[in-house]
Amino acid sequence: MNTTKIPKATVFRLTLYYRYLQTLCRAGCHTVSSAELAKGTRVNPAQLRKDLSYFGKFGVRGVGYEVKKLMRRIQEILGLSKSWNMALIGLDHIGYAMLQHRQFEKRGYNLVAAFDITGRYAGERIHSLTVHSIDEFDTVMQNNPIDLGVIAIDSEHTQQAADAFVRAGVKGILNFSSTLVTAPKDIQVKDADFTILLDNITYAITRDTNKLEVPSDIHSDAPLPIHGIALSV
Amino acid sequence: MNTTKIPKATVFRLTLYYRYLQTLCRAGCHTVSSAELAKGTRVNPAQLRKDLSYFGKFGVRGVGYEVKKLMRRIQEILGLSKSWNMALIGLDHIGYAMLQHRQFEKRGYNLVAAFDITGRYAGERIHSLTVHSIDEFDTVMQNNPIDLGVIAIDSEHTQQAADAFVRAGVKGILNFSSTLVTAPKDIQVKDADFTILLDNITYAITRDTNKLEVPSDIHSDAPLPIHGIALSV
DNA sequence: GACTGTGAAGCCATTCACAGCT
DNA sequence: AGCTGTGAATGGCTTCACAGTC
Repeated sequence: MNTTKIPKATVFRLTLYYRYLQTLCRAGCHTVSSAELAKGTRVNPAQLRKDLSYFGKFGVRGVGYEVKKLMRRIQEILGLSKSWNMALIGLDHIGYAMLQHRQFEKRGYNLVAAFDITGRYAGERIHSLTVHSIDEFDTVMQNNPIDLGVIAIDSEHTQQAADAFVRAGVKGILNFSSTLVTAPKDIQVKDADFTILLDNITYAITRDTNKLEVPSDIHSDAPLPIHGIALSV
Repeated sequence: MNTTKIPKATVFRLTLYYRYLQTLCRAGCHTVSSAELAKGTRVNPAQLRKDLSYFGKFGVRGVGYEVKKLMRRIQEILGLSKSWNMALIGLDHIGYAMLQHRQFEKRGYNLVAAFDITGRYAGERIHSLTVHSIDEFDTVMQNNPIDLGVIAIDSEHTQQAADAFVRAGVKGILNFSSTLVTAPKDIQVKDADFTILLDNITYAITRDTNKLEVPSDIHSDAPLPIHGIALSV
């Protein structure tokens, strides 16, 4: 229970639990059972209890979990109370959507710099953030402590963008492009190309041999970039 | 090897292989070894060979795989040559980005209807697609054969949107909202809330107990909706 | 009686290691 | 000699089932 390795899947679900707890909290619930919390997060109750057990004993037998207390603990575990600075490369479509959206800032993810590679928006202020030309990348990144990089550009330049982020010292990269990104092992990379999800959905529809899935993690070294059909995300 | 169950993860990787094969094809390669293809997709070579072996024997020992032939086979397996009709609910941020983006149409995913719940764009034509008011949902869905539904609205109404899609007969749902969606078991649902990926990245950064992950699948029944911090995607 | 915490069992997925083909 | 295809081994994750607690 102490320095046991935590399954990736457990960490993923912890966020789900936290969000459902927020909903319960708002609805005025004070305590919740594993059964209820599991139902709300589409998880097996035993799974949930095991997930929590990796980090300690938070519940009361015969009663359940105290909502607020459990929220606080998950917050600590996931480091949700921390705040992170993000930079964005690419203002086409998804990038522009992120720039406007900004709801993730309520979760502690602050967009503090945006770079346009087309030059279309360079210099403009969009939702109180000045858009920089990609030429200013090094200067801007040096003058701001950036934790996370978001890549939202066309596949051709995805790896360049990732390399630039790594050079600038980010610790994690969220990549919306359809090209897989290679980075040193100590940099966390998540690929979030939704067209893969579409492929998975339709595969499951056609063969009802229902068996689908999701992302993976990244290693290192440098092959040709993937890009089917050059998706400009 | 024949009617063995295919691991979800294998299906996910198949898309990756296919895309890298496209890249190789464009680069003029005729054959590729499992080692090379594996490197390009950040996968273990044995993994790749096993993945392919679920569906047959496509390679030549001592040589490797013929790029075009393998592409054709994966196309058949995943049903990539099929074409799918999608409808979109929600034109805020991500929804609007999808409407403009449209690159996924090259992959066989055609956006044939878009519904605005705010009424802001209703009646407008955006990139040669007429935006409908949500009131027209039933009529429009009846008059077009829609396979897939994309949800890109605020958390509060996510489940309603999903229910509407299910009633209209879609077979799969891609959900960008931060609220989990419940649907009958025979409807394929993929949740694609990227803020969860951010949480996973930052968790891995803080505890270097590096162990992260991804999505999950959906069961059924109806609890309270999750929505931390009401993310209007 | 209700519900948590958890060892043990079972299931799924990845990796190894090598036989088999060209 | 080189590379695929695959049984066997390993590792990881999920689920069961129940002892323990309130």
